[in-house]
Amino acid sequence: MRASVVTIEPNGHFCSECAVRGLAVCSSLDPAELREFEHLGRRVHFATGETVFSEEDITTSFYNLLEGVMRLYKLLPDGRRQIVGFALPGDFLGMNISGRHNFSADAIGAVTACQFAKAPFGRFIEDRPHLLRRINELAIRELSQARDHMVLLGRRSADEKVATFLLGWRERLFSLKGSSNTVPLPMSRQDIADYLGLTIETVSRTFTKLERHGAIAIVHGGISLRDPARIEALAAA
Amino acid sequence: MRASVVTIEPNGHFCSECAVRGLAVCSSLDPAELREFEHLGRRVHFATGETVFSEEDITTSFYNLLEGVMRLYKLLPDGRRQIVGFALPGDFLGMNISGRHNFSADAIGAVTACQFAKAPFGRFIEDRPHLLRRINELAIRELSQARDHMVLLGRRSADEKVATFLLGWRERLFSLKGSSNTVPLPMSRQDIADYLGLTIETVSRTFTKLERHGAIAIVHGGISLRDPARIEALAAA
DNA sequence: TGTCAAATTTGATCTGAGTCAATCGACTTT
DNA sequence: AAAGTCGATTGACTCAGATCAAATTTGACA
Repeated sequence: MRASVVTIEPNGHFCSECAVRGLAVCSSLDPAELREFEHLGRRVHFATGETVFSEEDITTSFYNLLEGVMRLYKLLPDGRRQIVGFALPGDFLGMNISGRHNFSADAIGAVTACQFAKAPFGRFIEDRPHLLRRINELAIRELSQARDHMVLLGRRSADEKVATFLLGWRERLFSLKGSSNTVPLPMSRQDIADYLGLTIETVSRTFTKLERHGAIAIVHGGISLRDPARIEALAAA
Repeated sequence: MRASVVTIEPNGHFCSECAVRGLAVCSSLDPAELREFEHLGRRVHFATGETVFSEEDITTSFYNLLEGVMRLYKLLPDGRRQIVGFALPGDFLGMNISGRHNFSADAIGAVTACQFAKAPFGRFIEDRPHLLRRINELAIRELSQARDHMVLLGRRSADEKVATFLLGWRERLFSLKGSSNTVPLPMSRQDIADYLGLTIETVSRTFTKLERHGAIAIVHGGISLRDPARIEALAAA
């Protein structure tokens, strides 16, 4: 799956055929702009566990996630970690005002992204307010998600956290791959714990408890919702 | 303190003389634009405890906070509350993509704000990309603060939460009113608890403990930092 | 198929923060 | 100045989730 196809595009690909066209920042561009945009980004790959950028790194690039899942996190000096989000295809990463990334990002499984050098991308936006509007829209949506997550971290019990996570993750995958009662979980228990502000043991015990009560089944690589209404009741509480 | 001064401005005031000019969204406007902008907003007042807007309300206005402090919060169905932030002069409130507010806001003490009707404000932005860029900048800054707060809520102890809060609040007031080791706290203990994901009792006990250890003094209407280095050590941990 | 190493689950115990219940002040109101 | 109110503090006790410590399962690879 290395870059291999030779085309006239520096990207090696056409934006017009892109899987996340319609979801991502580029949904705001018309066909003519899109052809120009194609020359701005290049397709990059990251292997499982590879770090795309680290907190405090000077921002040199922005990324548009095309395939795979990434974990976005912050570390405390003593190593405690808080995952501030998981990125999925269509997500746009790297915006900040300090010139430095304010969180770290690494690949969970193989990842493909569209990489843009900061300066030319900035220039491209300059005279395209609709692209800026699109970026603003994505930022505002993320802000809303961040506030929801604060409520979860500050005010919900372990059971509620886990139930809310399962439904939220299913919902996000739904808009990409369609509905299913089986929720694939590509991230580890440690990742889930660090996202929910819990320990790995509590996450594991909560899954086990929900399974004993017949609400879910723990399947290979994910969770199957056996009694979605029950999980929804827990998440709503 | 009701609206009283009569001038030719619908606002009753001049943006060019505004206290938050330079801090707020309007910092991106040139003098000519500013005069036009003046006709867009009107000055509104809110009394202590008054609600400016509620979560799920349809967004009809945006607000630029001029004076006072507001609490921004979300409620769970059973009444648990998470304060997602405190707003200070210069903060811009009401942006969302759903057309509904995604949190509630009410006044802590008397508040003055500049209110903009959604539609005309949207039209004003339309052909002024620099204003859009400014709004985007504010959103991205807030997003960064939101992520920092997630770390606090998910991964820090009560002591660390309280210490981090005191320093962060002092820092925000610093950019408005200059430095001081006495940190005014206009919000109640309940507000602080709901901001930090703690109970009122834990906040109170933590203040008392810090005071016993000589790190702070609990003064009327706020906290005096007696040993800032100690508080900083706690917050850094 | 067997051997590690890592991830996950499970169990026993501990503890930080929550809960419940009085006080204690600081302001109002009378 | 007495009474009432509301927020803040303090104390006693509890408990949800953390910590510590094994098992157990899973996956990679020889």
